[in-house]
Amino acid sequence: MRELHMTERSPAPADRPEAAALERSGGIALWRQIARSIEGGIGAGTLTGGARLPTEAQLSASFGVNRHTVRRALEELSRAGLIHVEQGRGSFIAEDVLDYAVSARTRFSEVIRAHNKEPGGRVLGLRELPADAAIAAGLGVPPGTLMVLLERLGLADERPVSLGSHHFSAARFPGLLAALRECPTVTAALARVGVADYRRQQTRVTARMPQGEEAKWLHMPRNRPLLVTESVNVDAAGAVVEFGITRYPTPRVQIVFES
Amino acid sequence: MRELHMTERSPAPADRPEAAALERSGGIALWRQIARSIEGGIGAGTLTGGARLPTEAQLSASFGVNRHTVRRALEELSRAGLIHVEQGRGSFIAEDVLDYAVSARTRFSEVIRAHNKEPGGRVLGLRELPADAAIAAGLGVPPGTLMVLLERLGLADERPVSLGSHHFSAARFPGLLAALRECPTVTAALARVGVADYRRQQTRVTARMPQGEEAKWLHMPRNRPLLVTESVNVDAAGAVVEFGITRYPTPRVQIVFES
DNA sequence: ATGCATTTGTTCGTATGTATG
DNA sequence: GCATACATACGAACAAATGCA
Repeated sequence: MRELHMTERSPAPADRPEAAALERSGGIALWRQIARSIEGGIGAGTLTGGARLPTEAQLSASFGVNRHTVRRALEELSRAGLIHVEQGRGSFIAEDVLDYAVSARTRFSEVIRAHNKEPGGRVLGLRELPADAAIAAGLGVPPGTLMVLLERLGLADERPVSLGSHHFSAARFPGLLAALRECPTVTAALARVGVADYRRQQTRVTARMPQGEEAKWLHMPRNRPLLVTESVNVDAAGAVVEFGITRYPTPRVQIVFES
Repeated sequence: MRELHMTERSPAPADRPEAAALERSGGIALWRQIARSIEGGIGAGTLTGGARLPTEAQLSASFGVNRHTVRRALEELSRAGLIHVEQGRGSFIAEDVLDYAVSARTRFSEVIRAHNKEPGGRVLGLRELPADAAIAAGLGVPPGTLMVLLERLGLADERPVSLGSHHFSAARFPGLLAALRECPTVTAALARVGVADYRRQQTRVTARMPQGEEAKWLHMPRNRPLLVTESVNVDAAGAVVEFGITRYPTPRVQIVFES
């Protein structure tokens, strides 16, 4: 439906070299270029959460376009959840853009607290099922092995920021299903079945378009990609504890690795 | 996959004696049988990486089922990563994915050689220009500072796997432009201007849809997302040497972090 | 630049078999 | 036996992306 709006071609007036270089005949709609430019500023950290954008008048002047064109770009960003617009006040960078810092000792709640937000979670599914080929390969068990699968929506200040599928070996951790049902966090449930500590061994990152209800759960448009991580967590002895697939909405969430 | 090849060139007559035998009352769903049949062909090596499957219409004709039924089978294979489907083009056997392992000492050519492939590169652009806000923030210099920008396509066995924009401070490295023009790799050029060693300090990962000619350079469809990394490289003393934005085609390339 | 053919993507509607209670 | 829900399968039409003349 967003595509319906984009059938607009500008008649290319006098050139305006000092503005943030828009291509007036590059085949890309001006409002898309503007949206991308602002989005880039948010991604690069130049514009941080809660910061106020220049007024529409200022933006239209600096880009050398009509205010309507800027408004269309802002509408797109607003729909994507990157900014919110308040009549009579201005436009503001959304607060829920967050850098998800990944390290060996990453815990969801700690990452969220590091951003001064309140971590939360919502269990979408908890059941036992046999491992398919991909999961079996990730965990290093034979295909068909009975697994415990926890599907969980990660929240920061009540806003969805991640959608994780956590796979554990049912045989290796008897009682885990019950523990997960009662404990608020994965870390707590694992502690109940004897895993005092674990660490992230490897993280694989890829991206794909959302499928099924992923976009709905993550409160994002279907035309933006998900960041997908596959991670292997091991205990102190190096034995595999969990294989997790987590999906993050872009560009609201970015993943940051320190080396 | 004898069946697929035969039906590929046959113009689908009224009766279809050559079609793969599907059991219509054997308790196994038709789409599962079709998926298994194609999967078998991939496993047997009859269909190799990058090869194009028959169109959905051809497949549905040769299997004697509705196009929806074939689509369901293809969807299953696509989800399993065995094939990828491109609107307007067709369905293709998936090529083996390249794990791009990122660490503090990541060098493009070393990553590619670790996969027993021949690294290569093609310079798409090399010029000086003032830093915009995003680049300035990444490098920690004032906006407008003169930068050297190198745009480079990374190749593995002549296949494009990355598209990098490398930003260096022109003032800090006099002669870098000439060095980059002559040296095949970034590492070699930096050595020529006195940077004996450098390491990756931080990597930020996000994803977005390709724009402009990115999809063309990376030889990927426009409806699949790019993985985008922003990395900061520093020298032994911790001073920033390079700010790089690199785009990778999904799902051909995945990024792997070891911790 | 434009239109056309090809191919996949999406959404209707319809019908049937199977498992459940 | 009957109602219900669900997965499966078929048919038609149109939308959107691609490639080519």
